[in-house]
Amino acid sequence: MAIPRAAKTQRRTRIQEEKEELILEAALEVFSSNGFRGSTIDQIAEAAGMSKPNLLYYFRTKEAMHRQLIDRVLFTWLEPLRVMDAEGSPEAEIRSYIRRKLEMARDFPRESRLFANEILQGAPHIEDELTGPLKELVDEKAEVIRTWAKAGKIAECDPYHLIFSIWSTTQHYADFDVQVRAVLGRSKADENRFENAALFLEQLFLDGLKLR
Amino acid sequence: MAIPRAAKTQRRTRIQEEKEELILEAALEVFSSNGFRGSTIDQIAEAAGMSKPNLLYYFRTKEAMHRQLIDRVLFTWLEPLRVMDAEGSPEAEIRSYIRRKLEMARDFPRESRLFANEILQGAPHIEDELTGPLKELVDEKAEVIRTWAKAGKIAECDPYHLIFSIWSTTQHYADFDVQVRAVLGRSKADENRFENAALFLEQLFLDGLKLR
DNA sequence: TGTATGTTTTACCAACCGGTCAAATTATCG
DNA sequence: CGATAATTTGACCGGTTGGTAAAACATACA
Repeated sequence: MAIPRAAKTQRRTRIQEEKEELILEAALEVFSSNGFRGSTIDQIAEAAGMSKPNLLYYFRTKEAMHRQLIDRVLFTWLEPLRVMDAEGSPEAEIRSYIRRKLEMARDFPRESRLFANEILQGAPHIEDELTGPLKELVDEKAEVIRTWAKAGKIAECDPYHLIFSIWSTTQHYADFDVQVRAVLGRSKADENRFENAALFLEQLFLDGLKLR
Repeated sequence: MAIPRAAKTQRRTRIQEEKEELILEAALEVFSSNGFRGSTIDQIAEAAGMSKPNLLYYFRTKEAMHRQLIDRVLFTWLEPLRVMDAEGSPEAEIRSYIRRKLEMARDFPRESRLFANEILQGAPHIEDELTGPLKELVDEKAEVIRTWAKAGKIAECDPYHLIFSIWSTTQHYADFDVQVRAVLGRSKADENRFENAALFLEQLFLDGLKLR
């Protein structure tokens, strides 16, 4: 007898692992470019090359897929902030934080847009994660930044708004990609937009924080 | 005999003008918090206090409402950039540009989110506006900034990325409001987030551009 | 007041969408 | 091989959604 859902089996099959990955990849593609409500299970199923009921054999509901994607993204998305080291030099730490975030915007734009979509609509599925783990991590790193400022290693500034501004400027290149490219047009400026952004942002933040 | 659609009449009635405004207000509310596909005509009709067929008497389709809203927002959204004055002092111009954009994020968050939603999903309805009027305006102002830099009034920097960074940092407080508030928690820092953001961003950009 | 025009409502429809069911097919393993 | 469990599919269902038809109702004005 077939067990109702793959999730109920004790050990996941090789097929299960492969298909779930396939589905999540397809779901990321679809969700990130159409939003949650704008995406249909049929679209995801087609992108994953399988029938709708087959997809629903692996994920009970549309929400389940979305949920798993969001959880995953939220975790990896915070990695650059997590590795910011209180013991390191402020200049190097902030510079590499910006660089890492910008690389993520370049290499994982779908993940960024998925997250942006969720927040834009009021984060209906992840309020707890925001006020819980996210807030805790930011509080911790804000304290690090504040310590740097107190020690005179960096200009006095509101650490929370500093973090917000790094988030927003870097993610802009993923979330608002269409706009950025429309404005830059077909040009070298467009092709090199990530390098140019890196140079500009480095200058902006390092000078803005009187780090050099 | 009733004319099929209000739009076909030669002069718009007083009632038409009032109702269309009422509908657009309701549509803004609904679209900005649910996205285009996430919003239903019924929701908008209810928010506007009328029946669905009645609403459809004023706007033929859901797209028509959305379209008109987007056009409107796109225009007013660029006003702060439009008034940036090549003859003014760079410090005052940039400072007031930031302030104006931040005020718009505070006072018109729904408009900001409507626009963000549209861009996030690839701007399917407004690609022409982006590569046309928007690009032209940005090109013009980028030239102004470049002139300031050449004259040594402001640090050398890529003017396009400067504009992007002002857009992203300010709009962040509207588009990512939920996240900002979750991180700041229930506190004075949350209540005063716009003043604090203004102070921080002013410092960041003025020092980052060696303007003081 | 009567008539033409403008506005609103009730009832409705076809397409879509998330999800189920039962049966068919395939993989796994003793 | 044979049996059992895992996977896949086609048919289907009930609720939602964008939009229509037609008639009732309101308004303006000669």
